[in-house]
Amino acid sequence: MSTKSKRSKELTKKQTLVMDLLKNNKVPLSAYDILDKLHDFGFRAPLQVYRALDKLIELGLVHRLETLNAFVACQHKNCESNYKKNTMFTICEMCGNVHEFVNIGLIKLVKFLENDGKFKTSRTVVEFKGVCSACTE
Amino acid sequence: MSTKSKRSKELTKKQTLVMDLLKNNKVPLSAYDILDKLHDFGFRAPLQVYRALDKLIELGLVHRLETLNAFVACQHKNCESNYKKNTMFTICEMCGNVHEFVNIGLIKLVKFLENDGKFKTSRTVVEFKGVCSACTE
DNA sequence: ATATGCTAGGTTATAATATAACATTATAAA
DNA sequence: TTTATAATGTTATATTATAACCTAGCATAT
Repeated sequence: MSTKSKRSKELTKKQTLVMDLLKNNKVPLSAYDILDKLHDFGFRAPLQVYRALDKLIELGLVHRLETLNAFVACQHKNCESNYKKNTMFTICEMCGNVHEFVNIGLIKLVKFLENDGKFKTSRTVVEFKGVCSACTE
Repeated sequence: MSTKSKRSKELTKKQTLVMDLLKNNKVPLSAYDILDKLHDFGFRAPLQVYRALDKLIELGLVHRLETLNAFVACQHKNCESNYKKNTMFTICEMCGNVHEFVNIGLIKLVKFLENDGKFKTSRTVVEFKGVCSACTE
């Protein structure tokens, strides 16, 4: 594999900056949080952030949390495989922590709906809002 | 029951206007869609819409679709009972139609997480994006 | 080499969604 | 009637996201 074709599969500088920032944050960041934090690294406009995020999401490296309008690094390996689009999240409303997991029941439900001719799912959004065990104690 | 105490359980004029509009629309409406359509009925600012929506959502009569930033009338009776906060939606990305349903697996998963001490869920958000049967044919 | 197409990046402006803050009015209950 | 609560009105502003247009870098077919 040539240097050039290899490079095409690597993240760009901007994408890497966003990815690293998200990996180092336990709690989700909004696009504008990211813009602020990376201002000194060349991010000057929202679009620069959104473009990097779009790519990272497409690659399954980052997930968007719809109830927060915010973004987190993927927390497990599965997201690069089949279940990339069927992960679930618990979101603690006290500490902000997010936990990502996969549940076979969700996959089965998606398959059932499709086999039954009811609905062909391309993406699932599953977010549980509440309080995590650490904050309950 | 007096007229007054009865009234306290009824919707106000503004709430009724929003509720009726949503009931007459198969597809979800954004807050600003609602503002436009109800302008001639006294809605002049976004807050007037959001306040009516907040109340209707609290009553379980309307649901917010997080992936669309839009709102739909509840499609079944269950939402006034226990499962009010555990409904699921399929959202057709071709025709915009939304179908609301309840799935026992979701309820069980929420209970499992809570009994296991992992997470105490107060609200679930479950949205399946894809293509409905009518649009597949 | 150069022409072509594709992906990424830069910049400005603006669209779309949602809430803050504060004043006023209506209603329910004591 | 007074008091508390819920609803309403209004202006301004915060937050989130995309449009439109332009430039640069790189891959590869000719």
